[in-house]
Order: sequence, then structure tokens, then C-alpha cells
Amino acid sequence: MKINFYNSLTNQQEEFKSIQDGVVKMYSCGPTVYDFAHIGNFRSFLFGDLMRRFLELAGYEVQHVMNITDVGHMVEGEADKMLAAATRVKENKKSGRVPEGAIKDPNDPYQIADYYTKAFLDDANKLGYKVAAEYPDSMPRATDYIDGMIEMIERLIQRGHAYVSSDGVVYYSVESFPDYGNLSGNTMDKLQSGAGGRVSDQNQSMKKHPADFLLWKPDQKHIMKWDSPWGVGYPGWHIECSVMAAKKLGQDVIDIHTGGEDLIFPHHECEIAQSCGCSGESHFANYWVHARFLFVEGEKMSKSQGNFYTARDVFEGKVTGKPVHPAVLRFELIKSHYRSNMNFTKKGLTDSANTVTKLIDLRSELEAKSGGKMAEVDLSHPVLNEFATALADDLNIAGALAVMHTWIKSDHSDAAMSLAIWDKMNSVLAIAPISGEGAGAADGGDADDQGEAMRLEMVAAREAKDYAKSDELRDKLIAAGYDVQIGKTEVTIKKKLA
RNA sequence: GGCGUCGUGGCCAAGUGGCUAAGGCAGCGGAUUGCAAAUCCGCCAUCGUGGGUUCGACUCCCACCGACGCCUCCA
Repeated sequence: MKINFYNSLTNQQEEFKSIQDGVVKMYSCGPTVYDFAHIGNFRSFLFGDLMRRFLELAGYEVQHVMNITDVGHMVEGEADKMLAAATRVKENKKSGRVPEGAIKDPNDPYQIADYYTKAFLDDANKLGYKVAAEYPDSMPRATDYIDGMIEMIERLIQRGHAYVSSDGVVYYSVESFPDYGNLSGNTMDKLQSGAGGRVSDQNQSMKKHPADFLLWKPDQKHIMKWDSPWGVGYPGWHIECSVMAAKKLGQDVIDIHTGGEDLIFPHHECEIAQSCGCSGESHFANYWVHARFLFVEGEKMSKSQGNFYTARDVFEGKVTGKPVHPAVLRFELIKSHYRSNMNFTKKGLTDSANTVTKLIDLRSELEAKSGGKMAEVDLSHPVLNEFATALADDLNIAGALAVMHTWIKSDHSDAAMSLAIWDKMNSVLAIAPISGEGAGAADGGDADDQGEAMRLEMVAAREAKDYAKSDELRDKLIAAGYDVQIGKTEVTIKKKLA
């Protein structure tokens, strides 16, 4: 199967060819663990997951690695992110958002990182993010790789790509790496002309070039710090990905690197400079694939706009007023093309809930009909072939979903075969459990006791032909989030997924 | 200013140099129902504007108009 991806490095669609036959080495930039991950983060992460699952459907063995950034080296406004997180955690403990006892000492950055790492894994697993199920093997934490970062910085200095400036800070010298700017288009001359005013002069005077970026900063006062040949301090942001990608994937050049589009510059540009500067290779990743941003009801998502949602906000019903099943959020986040800005809306969520429900219902129907028996099927089957061919065209999810919808409405008299096809499609969509995988499952919606009581009452009312009472109960059930079906003799109710 | 993506029905969104321009949602008509819901059947676009290339373009080229993203911590 011919697979195409849009490569940000060359700004065009390219046929995908893995370095090693049948194996794909893939790295995705992961979350910072100072706060709960929001739906924009997950849009980008799940795009990586879709890509990985598709490659697996296409027959590749995919080694996917995603880092956890737990080094407190970023700033939020003026404050260190870890310090900001400490403040936030203290507030959240008061409000109950962070349960009592979850973080014993909010001043300990490791405890904060641990707490939010667990929260991330919890959300990610619910959303069927495969790499999260492989934690910790495939999800290294930056603080466990400080030694590797120091090694890489030393090597960069040896090779003439980095230098220690007069204030003791280690910088990468972008002038030592002619390809700097190839990914983002921000070549050195453009950066220089555009730099005026934006960067503080005192910082700049220490650097050889305005675009030189930090590799190690000695700083005794920093909240998280480690010993190094350049003094006690902390590593730059970019170096962790270069190190963990190489260590975990075991080679200097990898196949695919993904992330949000905002990471193209400076983060990914700098990763390339570091990794290639260190290895001497012409490429770090052969394919750089970036996801566009997520908007909420047409607006950019931001805390000040009040339209900023974490994954758990959505699960808990902060967006729609009703709880949303994780499978619905997953489907909503993967159903639009990764290179389009996706618009996250309530209506979209409802649509997604309908589709997910339809798929789950079809599955139960097929299981009942086939007695759980499943046929053998592969991509040579016309339906799956069409489904996979769409995805092979730069992850054309809309095309693939069209195939799926048409198939849903088609003839399913061979239930065992249909079940097999269903499973294959679901191995990519992951909106319901697949054998051997517990993640991201829509487990159907069983009624609770109260709902069941109302249902029985309704049946009784109907036997007595008391339609007014029956209708009243139906309205109540619907208000309680149930889907009510009145059959000839039976009444069935089911919790809606959103 | 630099780099990049894009403009298809009410909304979301595929696709092709030439048979009937996917699919979803919404809507409309019908079947079904005590009434609904769900389901099933049917209906519902000529592709931003103006040129050009071509036997023929929505699809190729040019111009224009418009939308959006990145260039600063951000997925």
C-alpha cells in the first residue's frame, strides 16, 4: 500500500518509506505535567495515535515514544512553571479539584509532576491513546534523562556546535549548523532581521547569534536543579526530546516525528540542530508531521476567553452540561483532518455521540447474530481496502469515515465477517474495546437503579394503557440522559454517551 | 514583513480534467408508532470572483477578493 504524509520539512506530500522494512520508529512531543492536559493537547496527541494505529493496520510494527516533560524549565509569564503549578495546586486543594492527600507537599515539584503525570495517563488511557498504555516503557520522563542530556551537550561542545558564554550559560551556536531554519523557514538572516526589540538586549549580548538557544543554565536558585560540568542548574527545553528519542528508539535517525504546529519553531528546529549536530546525520526524522490547532466554537481556546477545557472538563460535562463518554471525545478529536484547524463544538460532540452509539449498537447486533464468532479478514477485503486506502492518503479520515458509514448501512448477513471488519476499523478508531486492549472503551450504557425503576413503572403504565403517565416517565428518563425505545411489548432504556 | 494552509449544499467535510460532485448532521416527504424516539425508503449543491490553457475544468495556470495558522511560552 502506498502511504502518503504531508512532510513539514519539504512542505509537500511524500510517499512514506520506513528506514527499516516493516518497522516504524516514531516520536511525539508529549505533555508538560504542571497542569491537566486540555483538549487541544489531546487533539494533537490523538492525531499521532491515529497515525500510529493506521500504520499498524497497514502492517507495520510501530515503536512509538512520547516524552513527559517534568523538568521545571519553562516559564509562565514571569514565573517558573513549577512554581506556578505549586500555587495552582494549593488553590485547587482548597477547591477540591485536587483531592486532599493527592499531593502531600505542593512545594515538592516531583510530587506535582507525579500527580499530573498520573492524571495525564488516566485521561489518555480513557481516550484510547495507545502509547499511554505502554507507560513507562514508551513514555520516558525528562528528569530520568538528565545524564543523557549532559552527555549530548558535551558532545555538541566537542563538535563545535555549542559554547559556554561569558555568563556561564551553554548555548547552541546556530551558525555552526547551516541547515538551521530548514524546517520552519526561519533561516538565520530572517531571524536576525525580525529579532529587533523582541529579545532583551542583556540576554542577547552574551550570545554569538541572536538565535542561539539555551542548552544548560547554571542556576542555584532554580526549583529543580542538577549537577553538571557547567555548574548546578537545569537543561534547556529542546534537548530532552533529542536525547530521549535517540535513547528510546535506539537510533540517530528516526522515521516520523509529530507534534502540534506551534512546535515547529523553535522546538523542532532546535531538536534537529541538536540531534544532527551530534550525530552528523543529515536528518533527525525523515518525516515531520504537524497537527493544526483546535478552536472552540470558532474562537481560539484560551483561559481568558473562558473556553478553555481540559479532557476531564469534557468528561464531567462542563461543556455540554451532561457527562461525555471518553469514546465520544476521542471520536470528536480524531474525526477532522489533522492539517485543518478543527472546531470543537457542542454540536460536533452530539454528532460524534450519535456515530459512536451507532457503531456500538451495530457491534452488539453483530455479536448476537454471529454468536461472537469472527471471520478472518485482511486489507484485501474491498471495504477495508477502501478504508485503509483513504487513510493512506495523508490520513484522509473523512474519506475513511465515509467508507465506514456506507458500510454500516450495507448488508450484514455474514455477521462473522462484518464483525471482523468492524474490529479492524476499530483498531484504528478505537472507540470500543478490542480484544486484548482495555483502553478507550465505550462500554455501552447500562441503566442505574433509578432509571430501571422508572422503566418498570413505565411498562406497568403502558399495560394499563395509561399513556399520560408513560409519557411523563419517558420525559423524565430523557431528561436524565437516557435514550428511550418503546417496542411492541418492551421498553428499553440506555444511557446516552453524551 | 517572512513562511505556510485554504475558500465545495443550511452546518461539517471528501473528491475528480469529461459517466449520476462521497459521507455525516440538520431539513423535507413517506413507512412505522397511542403520540414520539429509533429504524427503513425517497428528496435536497455545479464547487470564492475575473481571466487564460483545453475538444472539455469545480479539478491546471494567472490575477483579484476573502479566511486562517506560525514566525514569542504554547499541542
